Amino acid sequence: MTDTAPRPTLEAVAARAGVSRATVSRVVNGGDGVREPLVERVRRAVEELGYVPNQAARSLVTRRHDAVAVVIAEPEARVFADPFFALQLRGISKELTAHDNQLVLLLTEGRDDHARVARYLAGGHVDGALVFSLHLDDPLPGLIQGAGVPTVFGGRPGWSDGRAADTGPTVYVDSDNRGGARDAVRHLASLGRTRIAHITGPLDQTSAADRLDGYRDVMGDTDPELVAESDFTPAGGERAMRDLLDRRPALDALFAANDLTAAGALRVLRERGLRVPEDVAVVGFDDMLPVAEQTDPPLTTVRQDIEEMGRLMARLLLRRLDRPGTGQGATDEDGPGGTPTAPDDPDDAGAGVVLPTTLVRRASA
Amino acid sequence: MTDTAPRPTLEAVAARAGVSRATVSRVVNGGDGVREPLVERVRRAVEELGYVPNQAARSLVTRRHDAVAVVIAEPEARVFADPFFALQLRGISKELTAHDNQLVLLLTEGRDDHARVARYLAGGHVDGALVFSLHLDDPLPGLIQGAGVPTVFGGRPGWSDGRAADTGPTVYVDSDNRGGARDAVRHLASLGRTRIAHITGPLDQTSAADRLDGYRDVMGDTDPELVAESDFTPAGGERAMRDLLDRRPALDALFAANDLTAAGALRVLRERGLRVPEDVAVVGFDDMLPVAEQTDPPLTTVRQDIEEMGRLMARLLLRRLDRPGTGQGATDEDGPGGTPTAPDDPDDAGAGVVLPTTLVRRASA
DNA sequence: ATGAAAGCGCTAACAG
DNA sequence: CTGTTAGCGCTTTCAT
Repeated sequence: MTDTAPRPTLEAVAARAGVSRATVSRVVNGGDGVREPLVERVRRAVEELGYVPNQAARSLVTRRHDAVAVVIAEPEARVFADPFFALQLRGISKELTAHDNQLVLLLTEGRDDHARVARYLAGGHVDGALVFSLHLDDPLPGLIQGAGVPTVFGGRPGWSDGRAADTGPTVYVDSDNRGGARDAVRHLASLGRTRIAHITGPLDQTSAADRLDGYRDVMGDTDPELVAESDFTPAGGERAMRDLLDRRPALDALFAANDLTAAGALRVLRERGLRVPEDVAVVGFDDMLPVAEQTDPPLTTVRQDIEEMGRLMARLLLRRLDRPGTGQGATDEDGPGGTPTAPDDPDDAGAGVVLPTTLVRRASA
Repeated sequence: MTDTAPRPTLEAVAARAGVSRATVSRVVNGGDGVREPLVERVRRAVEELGYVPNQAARSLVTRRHDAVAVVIAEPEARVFADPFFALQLRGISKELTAHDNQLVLLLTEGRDDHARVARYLAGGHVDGALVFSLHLDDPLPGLIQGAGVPTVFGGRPGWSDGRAADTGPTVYVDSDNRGGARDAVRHLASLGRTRIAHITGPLDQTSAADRLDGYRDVMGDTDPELVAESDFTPAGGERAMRDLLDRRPALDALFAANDLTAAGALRVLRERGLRVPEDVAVVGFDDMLPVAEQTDPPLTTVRQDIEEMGRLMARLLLRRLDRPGTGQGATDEDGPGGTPTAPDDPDDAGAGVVLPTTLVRRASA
C-alpha cells in the first residue's frame, strides 16, 4: 500500500507539538533545559508520529557516528575454525551496545582488502577502530594508524616501538601469554616432570612468541630439542608431537601452545601407546571449551577470558573517544616517565593492558 | 601537530580543479557525461587533496547507505562455541565487500535488545538486513519485518505463513536439512544397519525439526524409542546416547543431528565398549572440521556449505535493493501461481532458496 | 557538457 | 527557557 513511507522529520514533530525544531531537538537529545510541560508535549508528538532521528543528518553536523569499526585481518580460514573471534566480538558488541554505539565489521582477505579498509577508516565513517592483526609483518596496522582514527589493538602488536612515535601510544589489550605459559610449565614441573616439551604456535605471532618465552622462563636453556615449532592447528600438533617423540622418546610432559595443537598431540600420544597423563602429562592453552572438554582425556589448560578482552578493548576505545585529545596525533605528554602499563587496573588507559590467565585443571595433567 | 585534520570537501576539490561542485560530484560518482580533460583534472585534484566523500552528507540526500545489518539473535553462548556464524559472516562479508557495502553487526542478548534492534532498523541506518533467528517463538523476525526493511533470513523461519501476508514474501536461505538427513540415514541403511537411532537437535529450531523429518522419511514409523531429543551440544549428545543405549542396547547405527552431538555420543559408545563403526555406525551433520576430523574415529557426516549460504543471503538481499519495488510493502504480483522456490537455481530470488548438502565419508560409518 | 541553486534533516550558536 | 538562523557536504534538477 504505502509505497514510500515518508519518515517524519524534526519539522513534522515540531509542528505537531507546536514548538520549534530546536526544542524538539533538545528533547530528543536528553531534554535538558526544556520545561516539563513542553518536554511532555514533544514526547507525545514523537510517539504519535513514530519519529526516529535521521542519523545521517545528525552525523553531518556533529561529526560523530556512534559507530566503531572492528577490523579482523586474517587471510587464513583457520581463524574461523575456532570461536576466538566470535567470543571477542561478543564482548565488544556488549560493550558498544551498552554505550549506544554500532559495530561495523571489516573482514579482510589478504592485501587487496587493505586499501579498502584504510580508505574506509580514513573516510571518517566511524569514530574509532578495534583491530586484530596477528602477524608481525602485517602492513594493515600501520595503514590504520596512518588513517588518523583512534584505535585499540587486540593482542600486542608485533612491531618495534619506533613507528608509534608520531601517532601517539599504541593501545592494546592482550592476555598474559607469558605468565600463563609459566604457570602451565610450573604446574607440569610440580607434578615431578622434568623432560617437558613444548609445541609452539607460529612464532610470527606475539601470542605464540610470548608463550615460548614463558616456557623458557621456567625451563631455562634445557634441551632445545624439546621445542618444536608448529602452527596452532591439530594437524600441526600431530606432526610436531611425532617429531618430538622421535627425537626425545623419553619426554614426560608437553605444554602445547594452544588447545587445538594439544588435541592433535593427544592423538599421536595415544596412537603410540603412551598414556596421558601417566606417561606424558599434557597442558594446553586457551580453554576453548568445545575442544578442551572433548579431548580424551579432558585437557588441563590455561584459560584466558576472551570475551572480557573484547569488552575491555571497546571500553578503552570509547573512553578515548569521550575525551578527544587522547586521540590520534595529539601531543600527549603525560609527565615525566609516564606509566605505560598498569596490569592491576585493567581499566587504566595505559599503552597496553594485559589480562591475567588461570590454569584450569582437568585430567590430562 | 595538525590537531584537527580538516578533511577536504567537494568544494575544495572543485576550486582546485577550477570546476563546479556538480562536476566534481559527477566525476566522483562514475564520471559519465563529463569530458575527458575535465575528468582528468578533477581526478588529479582529488588525488592531490586526498579527498574522500563524506558518506553522511551523501546519505542525507540519496537515502542510501550502502550498508547492511546482520542480526544474530541468539541469547545462548553455545552459538559461539561453533564456527557456524563465523563462516556465514565470512561469506556475507565477501559478498558485501564485493559490492561496496558495509556490514553492521547487531548481536542480541535476549529480549532487552529486541527493541533496540528494531529501532535501529526502523531508523533507516541501513538499506537492508540479514537475519538469523533460530527459534520458533522468536519475536524478533516479526519486529524486523514490521520495521519495513528489506530482509533475507538465514535458515527457514519457523513461523506459519499467515503473518507474511502484508509484508511480502519471506525470503530465506537454508540448506537441505531434510534431504541431507535422508542421505545420512540411507547411507547407514546401505551399510546393512537396521536399528538406526537418531539424536535430534532442539526441535523448536527448523533445522533440527527438518533433520528429524528426513530421518522419518527413510525410517517410516519404526520404533519411536530409537529417537532421543537433545540440544546440539556434546553433553546433550552423551546424555541422549546413554538413554538410547539403555532403551535399545541392540541399536546398530546412529544419526546425530550435528557433529557436536555425535562427538558426545562417540564418547559414550567408547565408554560402553562399543566399537565404531563395527558395532555402531555413526553419522553426524555439519562437517564442522575441527570437530568432525578430530573425533575418534573421524566422523562421517553431512556437509553443508555454510560460507556459501552467507554469500547467497547477501547476494539475494543486494539484488532486492537494486531493484526497489521488490522490497517491503510493494504489491508484488508475479503472475498466476508464482514460482516460490527453484532449488535448482540458487540465485533465483524466490521466497526460499535451499542449498544442497553432501555426505562426507570418513571412518565412523 | 557544465554551472547555479535548492535542499536533504539536523544541531548549534545566538537572540530574545 | 525557547525560537531563529545558519550551515554541515553532498546530489540533483534546471538552466545555460
